[in-house]
Amino acid sequence: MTTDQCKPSHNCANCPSRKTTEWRDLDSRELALVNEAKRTRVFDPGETLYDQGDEGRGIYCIQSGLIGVRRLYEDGNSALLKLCGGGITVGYRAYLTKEPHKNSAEVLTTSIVCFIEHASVQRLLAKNPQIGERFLQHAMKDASDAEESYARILTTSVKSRFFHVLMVFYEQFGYRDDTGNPVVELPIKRIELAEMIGVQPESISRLIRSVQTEGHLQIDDRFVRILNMDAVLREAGAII
Amino acid sequence: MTTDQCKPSHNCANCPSRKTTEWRDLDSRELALVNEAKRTRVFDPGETLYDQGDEGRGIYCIQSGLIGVRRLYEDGNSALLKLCGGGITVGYRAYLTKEPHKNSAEVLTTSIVCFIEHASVQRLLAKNPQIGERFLQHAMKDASDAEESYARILTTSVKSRFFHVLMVFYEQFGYRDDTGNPVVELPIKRIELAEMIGVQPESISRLIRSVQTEGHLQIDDRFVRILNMDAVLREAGAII
DNA sequence: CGTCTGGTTGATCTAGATCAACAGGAGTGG
DNA sequence: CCACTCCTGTTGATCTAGATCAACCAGACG
Repeated sequence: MTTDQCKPSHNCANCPSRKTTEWRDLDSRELALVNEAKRTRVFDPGETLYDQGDEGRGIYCIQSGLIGVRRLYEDGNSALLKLCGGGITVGYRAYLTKEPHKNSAEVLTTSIVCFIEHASVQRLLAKNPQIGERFLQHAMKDASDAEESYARILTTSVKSRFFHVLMVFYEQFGYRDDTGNPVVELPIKRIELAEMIGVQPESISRLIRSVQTEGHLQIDDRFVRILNMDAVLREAGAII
Repeated sequence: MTTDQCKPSHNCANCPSRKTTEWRDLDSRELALVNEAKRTRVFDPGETLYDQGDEGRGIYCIQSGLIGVRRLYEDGNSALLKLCGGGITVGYRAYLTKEPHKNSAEVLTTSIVCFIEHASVQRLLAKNPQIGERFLQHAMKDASDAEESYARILTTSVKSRFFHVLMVFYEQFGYRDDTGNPVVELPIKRIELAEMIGVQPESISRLIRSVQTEGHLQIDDRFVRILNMDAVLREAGAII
């Protein structure tokens, strides 16, 4: 994490994450409106941006950090549906459908998040129809991602799902070490990994031990060194 | 199935399913455009409206029947992601994202489907911004449904998932028999049920046998009589 | 220093997969 | 008409992936 990710940018115009948000193609005058409307806050791990059942009071624009989107069940069970990092907006759906939040958004690592409340989003939507189009694209991506996860868990093994989330993390956080080997630092702890894959933490431990003996990768705490990318990709299981 | 669902309505204005589609709030002049642009066809079981990997050439508006949305994997595995009936449009996402279809849409029971190609949708979208809003709402509902399914499979047992799809079917196709008992006719065969729940067909057989001994419901071929709705709802597992 | 959380390991149990057999239609062709 | 195959569904026997329960260790933190 670089230092500029740790102190909040107080101006959207300079925000390093803006280019992937719904505001990416606003002109400077419109952007000034967002900038004025937003409230920026630093959130600590364990805090929630909103809770399941809350009303959608506006949208949350992640500047940096990591947010986990979680669904809770009556029986105390919970599923970690996805992770969202800088440049992603969350909570827009409850706001746009006028229904209560169906998920909670929990801060996993210290995060800087801007909140833009109801009325301001409304004004921006009315002013610039392109924003509506952006939300449409975002919703369709969410639908597509959720279907993908769903299809995977319906058809594939725990091991294959593990390799798949590994590849997703690699795309986002991966780099090459000094010997040219692909490396990822896992952004979440084992328990959360288990919740994403839909198994118990013990199974993650055993899985990690067993895949290491196969030699395709090497895991030390949160650092994963991928020794045989082809094998990992093959095991992650591609879609036709 | 009533007889009027079996012969295609050739005019959108009279289509019994229109009120839930994206065209629900068009005026008669705009509706005439849809009506002119659409091509209606009867599809037999086994046919597909589009296949995974195909380009999105337009959108499919189901007048009646049942369509299964399916995801295929390289290894021959497949998942039945959801079922869509009359009044639902499918295939709109590939068209709006300009990406190839990520799923296939397979006809499960003889269906009447209207196809509206690319250019016409484009013209309608440009003319009436409300249609864009409808697609946004549709996409958000898809995302929400897929997340719900995903969360369920991550956290709950096969039995609970079975009861849940039963309840979904009941909402859509359920009625009361002459003694006032709630009844559903399962719209799909066992194999497809298995694909929806993510198990092997044998497990569905055994599951059905075992839940009957508990006495909460009674299953004869495709007819399910729910004897204890509270128990079934409880087992289906509610969200907080 | 004790306490708490996160992670690992072992022993055991079980839900569901897998493999195999078979029964009832539905269709097809003689 | 029967003989044939194909397909769906059911059941039995067995196997296994992952859950569960329990113990333990290491580091963080009051």
